[in-house]
Amino acid sequence: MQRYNPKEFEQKWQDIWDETGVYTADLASDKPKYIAMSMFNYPSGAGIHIGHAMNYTISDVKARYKRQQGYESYHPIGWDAFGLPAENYAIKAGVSPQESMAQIIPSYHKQYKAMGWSNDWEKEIATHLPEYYKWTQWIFWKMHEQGLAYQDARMQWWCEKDATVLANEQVIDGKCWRHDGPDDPLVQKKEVKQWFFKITEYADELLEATDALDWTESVKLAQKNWIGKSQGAEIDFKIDGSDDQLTVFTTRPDTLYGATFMVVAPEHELLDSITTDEQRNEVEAYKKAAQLKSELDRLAEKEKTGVFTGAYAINPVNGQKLPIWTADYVLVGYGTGAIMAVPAHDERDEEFATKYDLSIVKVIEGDKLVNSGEFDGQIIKLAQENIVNMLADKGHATPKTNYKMRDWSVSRQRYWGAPIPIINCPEHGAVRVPEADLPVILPELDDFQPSGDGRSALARATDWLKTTCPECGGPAERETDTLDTYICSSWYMFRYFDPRNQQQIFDPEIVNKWAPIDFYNGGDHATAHLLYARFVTKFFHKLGIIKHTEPFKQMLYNGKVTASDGSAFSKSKGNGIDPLEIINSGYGADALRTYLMFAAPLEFSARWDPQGVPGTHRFLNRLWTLTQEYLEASAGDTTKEQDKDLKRVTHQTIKKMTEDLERNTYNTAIATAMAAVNDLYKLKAQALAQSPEWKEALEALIACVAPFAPHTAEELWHQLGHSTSVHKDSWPTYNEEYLVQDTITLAVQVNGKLRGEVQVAADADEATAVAAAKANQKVAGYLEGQTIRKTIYVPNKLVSFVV
RNA sequence: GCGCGGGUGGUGUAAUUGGUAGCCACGAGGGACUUAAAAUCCCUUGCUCUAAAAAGCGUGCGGGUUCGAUUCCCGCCCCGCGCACCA
Repeated sequence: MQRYNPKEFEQKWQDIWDETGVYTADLASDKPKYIAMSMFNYPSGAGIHIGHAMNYTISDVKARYKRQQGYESYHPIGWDAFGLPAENYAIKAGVSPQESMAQIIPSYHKQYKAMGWSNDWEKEIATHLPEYYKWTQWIFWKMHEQGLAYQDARMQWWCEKDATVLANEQVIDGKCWRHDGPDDPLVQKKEVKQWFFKITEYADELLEATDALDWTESVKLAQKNWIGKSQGAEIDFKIDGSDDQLTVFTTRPDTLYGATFMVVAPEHELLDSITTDEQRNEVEAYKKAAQLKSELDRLAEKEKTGVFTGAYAINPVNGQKLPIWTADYVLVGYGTGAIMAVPAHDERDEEFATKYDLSIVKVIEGDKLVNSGEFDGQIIKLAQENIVNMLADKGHATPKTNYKMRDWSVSRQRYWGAPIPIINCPEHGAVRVPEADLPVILPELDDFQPSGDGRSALARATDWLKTTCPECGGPAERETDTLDTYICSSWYMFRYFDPRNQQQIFDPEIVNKWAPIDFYNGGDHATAHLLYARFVTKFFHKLGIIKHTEPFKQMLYNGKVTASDGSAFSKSKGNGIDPLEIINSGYGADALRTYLMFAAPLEFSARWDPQGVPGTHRFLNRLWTLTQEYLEASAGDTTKEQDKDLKRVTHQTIKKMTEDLERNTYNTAIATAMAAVNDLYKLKAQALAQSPEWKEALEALIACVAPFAPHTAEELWHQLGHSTSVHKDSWPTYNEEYLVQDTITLAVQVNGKLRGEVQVAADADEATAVAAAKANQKVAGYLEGQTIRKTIYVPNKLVSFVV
């Protein structure tokens, strides 16, 4: 008998699948389509880790299941190749990102194949190739054309030594990642001109479409909070002794009479002009301090701070003079960057008022207004409208909807990204590169250090940089910013349907057939990536190149794999698990895949259990042994009684596993397969022959296990005599008639407590069941001398007596 | 602080509509095979009491609804994750 040794056949089948192209999707097929995919991968030198193994196996199982069910199933593959790590590596090691990617990506091919993932390699994409980023640039081009791309200044982290912008993750403990010695300076903040996409124009549309999505609920909620819609009003406060006015946003205009001071953010544009001379030094010092604080410092700060500006604002409802303060608990990026403070009804304002001894006026009691002039006694809700209307009539207020979400900052002062297709002309400003000239090719460099003038290394590629203005033909320079990599990943799912198209971003006809993505999963990016992808899809829809308005039909936000103690795996701890090591140690990819899908529900984080893979390996070994014994058994029939049991086990297993795969409860699907193997072992002990019933039982089980353990299933499938792959059109269907049992067990309760069990014929009626229950010796003991007040009968479940 | 999950054996978990709590697996114990070990196969395994049976207890805690609650309602405790001063 052959022993179960995955090393002997996993690689063999991977090669055969490659050669025969079983996983190549025919996008023109007449079959119903299905596309399952996981969020794509950033290829780093470290190779795949156990988290990748988890993520991609989830979508692979789904794609395989659907392929077996007869769908034209597509499990695409691509690389999110632009990004900071490759650039950092280039700066430190001097290896160009192009070169590292050319080495890293092929090594990923091997690793993905070793995992047994059913990717369609013919349609592979990579975001750093000109054939791809041409269309990333085109999206910017179209956004600009449609008035959805604009430039504005924003504060950025800045390293004085390199004279360059830093990303958040390049700031470590307040210092630049490359200059973190004791003598190195803290990072600064500097205003830098950036490109933005007007995602806020789509805020309502995105918000309203969220509820209907078949997505993990927590992600939908995170998106709604991220968009952060709130209704309120903007109210103008005149500044005492000046023509200026201070506009604030509030969701509680009903508390206007309780406003006792105003607060503006340290970055507020009016701060300098309203500050009085006496207060100027203090305000300047506070502004500087706020600017220097790292985000960590601000977070760590428990106590609120602030300084008085010396200025006063006039409350438009009652003419009261309110002192204007500046404090960093008011954020410049939200609302108008200024608030009216109502300490009686806002915790933060109260804390501030108490600390600085500012007055507190209560204006709400119960649900009614007090101390509010003509509005006294009004219900809160009504008063909100009335106060805004009254002020609006005088031109002091505007009803306003506010969003937490801000426009998408899409430019990066980086080399390793898609160049922004803009030419800066001294005459005509920022001019789009003519559409026909796309892509703007990223020039190859030797030195990837930032240029030293705040621009990326691209500023040194002088041949590339110097060009002519498309408008006037005069000398001009290319934009040296590159595009945020979130743009690359906001549209890649559609490129999968037409990856080699040179004429357009994709053929709308193919995309309209294949979109949306039927199944998408990942354990990250609950907001940014998923929201950007939705935004870009809606943009494409407006452009008329796609009929859908949402990219992902179903989205599963899966849990992570953690160390045995529940902590995250980390490089510094060196406690990572290498999937390839486990495969090569002899357990094979199938046991690893099956364990990952079995350990916990997909939405939960799964703790790594060193005994887990040996456990699933044992299960696959049992299935293997069973098949070998069947192959060695003699032809013939088994008893009618056994055939019935075989049929029942087989069809129950098919039913349960089909349902579980459909609703993404993979762990219980695998438990069902394990139970089936156990049942078949018991039946085997009675008799094993090459009967049609045994053949059906094994084939069905092997087909149902195939999504999880594709190599083992394929090997056994062929051993059973098939010449075509188990991975296409092999999913068995179940027949209800085999599920019924002759006798069933009913629970018998007395006063809600279980007192016995009785066997009755499956088709027994209520009277028979109740009689059988009463006849049970133990139950009779409890019923003796009692009056049965009520009898409850639940078919197939129980009989319950109330005495 | 706010929001979202979750709390079930020694452990990961299951229980799909309010109906026999603990499927499946890990671990543990026992047995078979073996010179031996590994592997494999079989059995036991929520707790208490017990030789066993029987009985009692048991899904974070306290109440409630119900013939019957892991499931529904009210109040509380704890853990994890996300966002973090959002006016």
